[in-house]
Amino acid sequence: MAGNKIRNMEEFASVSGISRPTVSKYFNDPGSVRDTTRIRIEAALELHDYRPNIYAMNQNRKLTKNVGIVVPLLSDPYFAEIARNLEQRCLAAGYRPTLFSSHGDPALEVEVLDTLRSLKPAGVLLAPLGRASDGKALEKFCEDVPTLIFDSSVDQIGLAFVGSDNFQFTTHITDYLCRTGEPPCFFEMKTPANPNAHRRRQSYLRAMEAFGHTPDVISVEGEGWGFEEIGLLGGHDALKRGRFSTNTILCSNDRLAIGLLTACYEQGIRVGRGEACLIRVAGQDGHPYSRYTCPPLTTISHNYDAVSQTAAEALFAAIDGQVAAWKSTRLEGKLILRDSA
Amino acid sequence: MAGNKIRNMEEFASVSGISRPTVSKYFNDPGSVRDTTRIRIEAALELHDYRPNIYAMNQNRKLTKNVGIVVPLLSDPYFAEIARNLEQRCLAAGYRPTLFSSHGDPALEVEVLDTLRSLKPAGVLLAPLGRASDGKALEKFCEDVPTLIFDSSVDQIGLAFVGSDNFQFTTHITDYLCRTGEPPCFFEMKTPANPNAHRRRQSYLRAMEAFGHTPDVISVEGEGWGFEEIGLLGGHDALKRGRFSTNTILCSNDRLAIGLLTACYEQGIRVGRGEACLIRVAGQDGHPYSRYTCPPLTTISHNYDAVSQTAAEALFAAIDGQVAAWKSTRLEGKLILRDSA
DNA sequence: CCATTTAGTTTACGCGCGTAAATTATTTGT
DNA sequence: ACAAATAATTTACGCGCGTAAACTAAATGG
Repeated sequence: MAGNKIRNMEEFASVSGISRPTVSKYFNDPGSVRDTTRIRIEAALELHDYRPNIYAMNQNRKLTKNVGIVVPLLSDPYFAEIARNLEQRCLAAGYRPTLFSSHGDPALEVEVLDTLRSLKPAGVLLAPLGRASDGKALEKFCEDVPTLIFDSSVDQIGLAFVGSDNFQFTTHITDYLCRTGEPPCFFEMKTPANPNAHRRRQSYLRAMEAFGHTPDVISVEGEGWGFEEIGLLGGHDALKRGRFSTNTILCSNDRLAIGLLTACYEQGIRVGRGEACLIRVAGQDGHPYSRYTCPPLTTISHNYDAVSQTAAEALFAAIDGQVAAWKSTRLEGKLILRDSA
Repeated sequence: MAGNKIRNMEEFASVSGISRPTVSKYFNDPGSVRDTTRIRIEAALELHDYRPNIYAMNQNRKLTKNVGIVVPLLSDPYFAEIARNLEQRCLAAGYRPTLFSSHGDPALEVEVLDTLRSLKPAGVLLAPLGRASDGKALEKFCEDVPTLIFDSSVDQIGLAFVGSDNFQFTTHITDYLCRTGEPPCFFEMKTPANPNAHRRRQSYLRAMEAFGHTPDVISVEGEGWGFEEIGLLGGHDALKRGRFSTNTILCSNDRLAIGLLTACYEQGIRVGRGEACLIRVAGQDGHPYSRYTCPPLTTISHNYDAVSQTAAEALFAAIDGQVAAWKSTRLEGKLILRDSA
């Protein structure tokens, strides 16, 4: 820990009694040296707390240990949570994760990828903005850097795709809502940023048809990533106009539902399953805050752990040279029953 | 953009018709070269899209352009928002920001600082975990790296402190609550992670005394950073036991209030200013989600922009060599009146 | 125990850039 | 237009480490 200050690997090698090339090998992969020497190095490490200069390290290495994690919007707790999950898996696997957010801006997304490229990362875990993304830029990036796409799929880009099964999500929760009350209307943004939203609308339509009900899609105005605000304004508008044809509303995502619940509250409309309740509201995503809405939100939740694990492991396998054909993995969600529906 | 691939600065210098040392100067500070040469370099940059190898760059530079941004918990939208704000100010000032989260874990905070040290950043914007932080480690880090502390202050560490004026926060909103109805009880965690919470309790006590009312502090159990859950469980418990001595509850922070509102809802207690409402609830922080609670939460909001700007500018000034004595800047909050109180 | 495998050492070079010193070219002021 | 000031060029070295080659030491196995 304490001890004299070590300036470089040369000096550290000499105080540890091991040659520099061997020490270098150790830092690249502690398992690549004999146990006895590894112990000697680690003993010296205890005494002198030396850390290799990462800039000098990465300059010559063909592949760094860096892994980029890119999400569309870090201030969305859903992405924050999945980013945290991925980050810890990278650390556990011996990589150095770096977090980036596109902040909902396609130009920023391209800038992030440019920055990332200059970091020469071993791999990247990328959740694209979606519809607004610069497709060409994404594609080119994926050609240069081993990239795993998650959350929202864009063509057959990168090593593979891992996300949730939006068809299962919407079908499952639509089924639940139909079995327990009036069939749901579908509440969504008119021009959603995310391709998952389109899948959800489609599977709502299909599911309603399959169950023998008439679908009703309410598409509200609003651009960008301020979903709660869009749900609030669109909710107010739709409620005033009596746009909902049944007493049950399935929202395209939880953030929209959070805004809609606020609109309902502000109009004095009681939401929930009880006798006194006028309408039921359900969301989709299993947003970290969905437990704390009023009433708590019935939703269908991503399997955060499984998505992160599948994504991280697929990337690590690719980095380790295990070639595999492009593959799309879509994991099922779990219904979370609360008071709102 | 397109064109032959440039391998290094040498090659780029030759295609741009400028010597390498001058090109190097340009990349360190585009303003340090004559206008005519800057234009020639930038013209070549358009044609060949070359970017200097950041590893080679940072290896020899005494000071990198990196700036670390560390927050206690990135999945808290309050920190996510302020981190985003700081990040953009760093970019605008020509720095390369990197985001880190301690994820509420003191050991991780130390690890983050260790990682950061090896990045040789020009400066760091650090929001410590607070009470749980390893004070010695923080102090040592601040000695080695120019660090500006924000949000939550720990001794007189680093270059300076920038945060919100918790005394003004609580005094102001307590005053508002007293003037508009019954004086508030104070709802808080028993062992808050953050020193700001202590200041808020103290100023609640002082304010109540000054206004001639009897204070009532309800401290609920709960460890860690899951404030909504703590507010929910503690709220349920306190409501059942009739722990609140008045009909007005001031929460130590918005996340706690979000949980308390859910508890109220689940017990069928109507919250707000209206006739039919039994209690009033107010928060503190101006949390991004406070607009969407039911009812929307009356709170006193951080001046996000001013805090970020003051913090960033103080750091940049210090990096530029402008020495200044340690200083604590605490900015006032703005009351946001909504329906909850 | 010796032959074979495996791991460590020595030596040496290069990566891409920062940077300093001495020199030459260009701009500026009057 | 000419001297002074400023900027660019040339040359050269070093940063800290990756990595390859040739060699030597240590572990392994029958």
